[in-house]
Amino acid sequence: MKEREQENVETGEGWQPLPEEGIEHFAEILKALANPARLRIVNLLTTGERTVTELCELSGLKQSLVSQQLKILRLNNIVRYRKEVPRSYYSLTDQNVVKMLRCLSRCGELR
Amino acid sequence: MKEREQENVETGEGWQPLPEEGIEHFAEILKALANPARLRIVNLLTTGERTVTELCELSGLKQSLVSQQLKILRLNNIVRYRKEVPRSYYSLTDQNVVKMLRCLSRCGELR
DNA sequence: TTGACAAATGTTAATATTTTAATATTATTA
DNA sequence: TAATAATATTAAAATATTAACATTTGTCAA
Repeated sequence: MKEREQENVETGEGWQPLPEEGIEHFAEILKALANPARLRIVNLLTTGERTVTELCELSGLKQSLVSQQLKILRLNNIVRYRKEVPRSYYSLTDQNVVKMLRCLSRCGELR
Repeated sequence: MKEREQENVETGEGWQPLPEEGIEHFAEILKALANPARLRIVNLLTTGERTVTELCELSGLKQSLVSQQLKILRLNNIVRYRKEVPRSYYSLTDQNVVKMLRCLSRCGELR
């Protein structure tokens, strides 16, 4: 690994608490992820772009529910999509979400 | 930084989606964090142990609300506490939560 | 024009969360 | 014993979320 240009998530270095003005916003993002249906969808998208139909099949969730939840994820800028008629292809907006899930999956494993 | 014993959050390497059996559990943890009051509290605890009174003062939240939210955080193993009469000292259970917040704070900043 | 596919939207009842206010607990001290 | 300090609990009203269902939109092909 080459020299870091920025602080590393892995080390504890350089941590500063979230700014107070950001708290409400960050809580919103967490809320968008904090639902089993939406987390399933996001989890599926960590491996790449998917259509709504694929997300339905892979998650076992009803189509209307998937669309509904994708809308919430879109409004929170967690996913984006491109329309290629007749399908919509959804993907993650940025990879920091994947990193978050990685930390999440480790949460409590040391206990 | 010495050789990694484990996958690094910072790189995209070695990612595997969360296991389906874990989704509900992980969503619960996210839900515990996905509230402005609780996120404020957790954010304060990232810099070290605090008493309930300190958390009230620093966050500006009512005492009963802080106690209530600490209970939820405790039930989700996000915080723990030690009682040293007459105070309760709360701290984070594990540092992966800090890493999560770090990723969260970067979320969307590249957009 | 009709049907079919892919996706999005609107509505709703059930359920859950949030926050406040009041009160309880527990140990210490006057 | 009474008062106080620190924290916890309970109850309740207001609000928000969830997931299901039905419907709709848009596009293409027969």
